[in-house]
Amino acid sequence: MIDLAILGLLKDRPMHGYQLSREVAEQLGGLWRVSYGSLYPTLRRLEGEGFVEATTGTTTTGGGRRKTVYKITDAGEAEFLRLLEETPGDGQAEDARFRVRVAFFRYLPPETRIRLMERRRAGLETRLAGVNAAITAASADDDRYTLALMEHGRAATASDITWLNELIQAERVRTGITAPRGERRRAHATLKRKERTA
Amino acid sequence: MIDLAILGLLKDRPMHGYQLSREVAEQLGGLWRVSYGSLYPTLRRLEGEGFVEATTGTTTTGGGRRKTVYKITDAGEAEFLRLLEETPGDGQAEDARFRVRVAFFRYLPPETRIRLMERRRAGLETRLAGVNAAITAASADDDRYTLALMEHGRAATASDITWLNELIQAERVRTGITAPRGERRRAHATLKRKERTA
DNA sequence: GTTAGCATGTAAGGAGTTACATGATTTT
DNA sequence: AAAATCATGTAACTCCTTACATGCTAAC
Repeated sequence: MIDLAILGLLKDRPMHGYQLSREVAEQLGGLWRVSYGSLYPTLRRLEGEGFVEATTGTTTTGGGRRKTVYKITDAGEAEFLRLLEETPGDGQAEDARFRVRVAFFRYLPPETRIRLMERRRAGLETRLAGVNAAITAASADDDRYTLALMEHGRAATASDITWLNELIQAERVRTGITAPRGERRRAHATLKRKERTA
Repeated sequence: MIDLAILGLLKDRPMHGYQLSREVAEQLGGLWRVSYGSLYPTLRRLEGEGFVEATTGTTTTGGGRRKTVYKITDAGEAEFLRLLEETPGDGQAEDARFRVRVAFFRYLPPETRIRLMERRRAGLETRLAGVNAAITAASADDDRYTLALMEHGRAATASDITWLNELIQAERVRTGITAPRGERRRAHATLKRKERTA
């Protein structure tokens, strides 16, 4: 994940480590911050792998503070796209990772964005089914907090799915990529459920 | 986190590893599943630390399948409470960990539950402030997906805070623990915001 | 009789954090 | 001149996953 974030930020413009750490927090809206203990070693590793180039430039003012500015290479650009397009998993690690992906969606063609969002939605729907099964299985005299936890998990997952549906829909409208028949029905059903809840 | 989950489940009744892995998924509504690769080694470690006792009992039917049933010890009960009451951090690791905590809230007195929920809320409010700052800082011509990501992060965090407020409020009503003056004002403001949105 | 589910484990490693250490520069 | 922030780094460690390996038992 950190590789993806670093390469994605360096694709925009060259930066040094400290700058990267703040840009990560900013671009993700403070939802993730890299620790220096992983940032600097990773930059070294990426340099060794040929994905970034280090230019130890000193600032123009006098002695200047030591800054190692990193710049993405062609191989780095390729690696970035590979990591970004990579088919997502469906564990909890993907929760955070998907956010990083979305932050760099601008570098992907609409079709790929849609594919990734649909894959993510599938993972969330599996999770939702699991939560629903657990809720159904739970008896009414189960612990108050256990029930609250499940219900909140259900709501949060459903909300994520709705969010994805809206993004997918918006992307389709913009680009004129129509959904396959099966998908179209599903999108319609989701819309109707939303109308009922509202 | 896995220690907390294992000890919490064994507090209810003795179990073997495979059973534990399914109970974790069930009690958390499929929001987390332990892998065997961490489950079995952890059980061994907890046994070595004296927090659980293994009774390698065979089933009564014939030769029977080999099952190692674990039972929590007194030291384990103490460790469980220590882990559960532990003041939560505010990183992303706490997102998952807090869910596990809530799943075992029934073992805590109301005051401690409230303390933990308020601590968690404080962490989420810090996060919310960060997201809001990022949204304010973002220019309108910023990337569509970056903005969508921030807005979704804001909504999700706000929703989590509302959820906690409701749980805290319900706990206070049940137990008659009144909120301190400052808190009471805040709860009121939150209620008003909810009314506006509804 | 073979597929699915029960049951336990190991080895290797991935992905990060915390705490520490150092020093320059800017702000108050 | 003290405090805050900029800037880079290391060592040790936490915590969990993936992939593999094994064998038993129930159901179809």
